[in-house]
Amino acid sequence: MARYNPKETEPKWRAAWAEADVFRAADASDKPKFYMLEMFPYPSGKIHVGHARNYAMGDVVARFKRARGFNVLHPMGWDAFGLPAENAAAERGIDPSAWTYDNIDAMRGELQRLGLSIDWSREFATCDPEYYGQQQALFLRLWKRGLIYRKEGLVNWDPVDMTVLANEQVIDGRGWRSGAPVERRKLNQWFMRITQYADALLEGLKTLDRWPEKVRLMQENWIGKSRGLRMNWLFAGVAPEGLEAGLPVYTTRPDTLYGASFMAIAPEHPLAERLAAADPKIAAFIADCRKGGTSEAEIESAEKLGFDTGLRVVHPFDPTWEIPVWIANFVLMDYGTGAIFGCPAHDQRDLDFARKYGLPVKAVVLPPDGDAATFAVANEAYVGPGRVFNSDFMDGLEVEPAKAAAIGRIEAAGQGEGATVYRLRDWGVARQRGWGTPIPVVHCAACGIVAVPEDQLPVRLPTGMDFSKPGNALARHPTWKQTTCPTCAGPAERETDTLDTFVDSSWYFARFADPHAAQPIGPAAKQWLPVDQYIGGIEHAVLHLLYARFMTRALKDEGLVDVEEPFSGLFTQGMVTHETYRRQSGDWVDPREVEITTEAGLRRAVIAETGEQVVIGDVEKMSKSKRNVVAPADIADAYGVDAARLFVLSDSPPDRDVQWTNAGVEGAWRLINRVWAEFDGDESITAGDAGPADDAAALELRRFTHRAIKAVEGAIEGFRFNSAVARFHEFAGALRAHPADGAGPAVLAARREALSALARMISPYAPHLAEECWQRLGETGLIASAPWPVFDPALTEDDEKILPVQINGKRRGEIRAPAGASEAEVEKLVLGDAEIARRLEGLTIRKVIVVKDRIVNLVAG
RNA sequence: GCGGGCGUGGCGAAAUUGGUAGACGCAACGGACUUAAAAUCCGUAGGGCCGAGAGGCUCGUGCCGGUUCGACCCCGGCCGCCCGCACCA
Repeated sequence: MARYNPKETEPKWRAAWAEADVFRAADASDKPKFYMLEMFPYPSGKIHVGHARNYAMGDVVARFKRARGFNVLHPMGWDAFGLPAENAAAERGIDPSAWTYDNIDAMRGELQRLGLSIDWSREFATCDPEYYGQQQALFLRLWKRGLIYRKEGLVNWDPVDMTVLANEQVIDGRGWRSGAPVERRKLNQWFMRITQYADALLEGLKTLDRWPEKVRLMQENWIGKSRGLRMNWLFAGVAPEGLEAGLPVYTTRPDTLYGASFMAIAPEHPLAERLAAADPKIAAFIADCRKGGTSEAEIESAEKLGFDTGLRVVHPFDPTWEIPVWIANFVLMDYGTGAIFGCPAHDQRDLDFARKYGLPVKAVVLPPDGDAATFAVANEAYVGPGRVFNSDFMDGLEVEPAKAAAIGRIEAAGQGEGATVYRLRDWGVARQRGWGTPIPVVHCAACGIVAVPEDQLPVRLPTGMDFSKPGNALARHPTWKQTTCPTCAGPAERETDTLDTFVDSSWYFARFADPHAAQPIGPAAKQWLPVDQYIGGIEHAVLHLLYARFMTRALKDEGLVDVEEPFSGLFTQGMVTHETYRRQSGDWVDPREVEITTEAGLRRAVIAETGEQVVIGDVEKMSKSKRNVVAPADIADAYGVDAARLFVLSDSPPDRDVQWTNAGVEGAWRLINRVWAEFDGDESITAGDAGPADDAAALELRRFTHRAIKAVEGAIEGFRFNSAVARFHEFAGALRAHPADGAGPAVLAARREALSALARMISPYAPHLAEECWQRLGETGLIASAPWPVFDPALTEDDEKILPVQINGKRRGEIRAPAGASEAEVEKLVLGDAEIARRLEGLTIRKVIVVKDRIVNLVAG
């Protein structure tokens, strides 16, 4: 009996799968479809075990569904545009395209080595001209549809990457890639009208019952729907030019209108800018406001700043009441109307501002236990429920009815209307980068901005871009942008901005369904969409996942897809972490160089070669900078990829982080050998089919087998891969307890049934091992296309149950009872039990609770 | 500040969702095999107390309380950690 040899078996079976082409998804099939997708990787150059875990999960589901009779689509591709390629190009003077495709080749090899059941015939990279050309066609269609527009506006500018960022890409006031504090700049920008779908995207979340609650909540908060009142405040005296109809203001608290104390407009508000042009003091104040950062800490500590413009507006309910208009640094231009009315008594920010500048504070909502005669707000605004007072027609109303009353009054007066406002803003999609999808338009002095005709697509990126200097390499290419206008044939310039890479990933799943179609989304897309199960990281909760939802709706309106939601099931997997090691000098040390020893229960780490002691640091997400990255290739040589796959799926539930340890991989490796030993060591293995369970030992094993099938099935469906792996360990133990040596025909038959089931169940996890086992069973086909084992429900239950017996909730013994025994039968058995009777001496039974087939509790005193 | 999640042995965790808490794995310890080691196999193991022993008693799922015959699970209140959003009117 030899040890299992993955070096030999794994390449052999991968070749067999490729030869039989077993993972090709059939566009025409009688079987129900199942589209399994993991977020496609950025081709950084190397696969690490975090990737391996992500794809192993998807592969378990894909292989399981295939065995359950589904026509499975499980594709793979590359999210291939992006900055790392430009950085590599800058550092090494090579072409970003060459760098990217080299990485793709390397990573494809590593992924294939993992034995993933992927239909490689559908592979593409987003930097393939065939892909981005179709994306350009999509861009033009959405532009024509009015879903893409150009406007000058304030944008987030990353000063390190030297490009614009979408709001979703600004984390904590910093660029999501560079980490540099983001600046506000006024630029002409291309936007996607995601706000047109704000309500649809919000409502759609309710249908996504196979999405994590957390992600739905994050998107809900990001969309940020609020209901309130949009109204115009008329100016006292002469209104500034253009504001004759009044100053538009949005509020969610119209019930507090009688508590109004001041108006405040954002420093970027057009009125503020106009005033600044005429008054240097205002201009200086606005400049001051811009200085403050936007990070959390800076906002927290930022002082409220205001400047009284001298303008006055009139209260809508009292024409004699004039209210000052201030410019205030805490008012945001891009939410609501960029102007607010301040009610200090019931809003903390307004209160802070009012206290600082000595503005009136008038309470208009009385807390339930408050006294109208004495209630006053000091330094804490009252934002709770209560009855409105000091408010004329609203007096005595609760907050909600008061809001309705105020909106009604304003609407009747024609001064405004009830309104819904979203926090979501349009998606700025242009990037000032050379390595991305060129926006397919030209700028013509005579015709303006003109679409490149579809038959001239793709607008290809040039070769020979210069990335040695910061900024947009495409824009400074010597000849690329010079072209002629498609309309007037006069000289024109190409747009040099490229599309945000999140545009690339917002529709790739639809392209996989028909990857070679001559149009962006081919006819087969209708058959495959939506993705039935999507797996990826939580970090995309409001980036990629929101953009893809938006794009799907836009494509549906364009008639290209049938579905409104791209991903009917979503699973967000945890990270793979690893201990970190540092020299005394502080340098990080690669885990491969470290040897761990345990002395007197204390773990020590030394560098294997030199014996130098290193400090064991925190367990952290694998990252290049901390050098704690483990590559699957490192362990594939020693243990094979099946061991790696099994390990990353064992121990921790898949949505939680898992710590990579060598000991853990060895545990998986032991399992593989124990399983293999049961196959390899059984000489009778090909003897015949499962016979009748004609003896007790055989029946025991059969029951174990059928229960295991049921359990593993449930574990995979419920994304509890770790529980399934535990079951494999137990299965190996059960087989060891029923060895083939010296066994009778019934046990041998039961073993044969068990081994067949085990091979098929472990196949999604350790597919190479499973093939080897399958062959050993004498099967001629591939296990990759074998059906899932079917359990017999009768064999998942025992004839006899052991019921714990509690007295007053404490376990005091147990009885054996036939399965399904009635309460009366069980009670009789319990009362007839000598041990229980002894325990009950001197006590009177008050009540007997029998839970069928589970437990008995006697209440006695 | 707002929203959400989590808290179980030395460690990763499990518990069919109210019914024997700690399956399975890792690390540890004891034994077998071996000249020896590795590998492999068998076994032990939540804490405390009692007992020579078989075994028994008792406490135990962050803390306090509640509901229930029965609570890791449901309810209320704390504590701690993690994540997301945030001057959003």
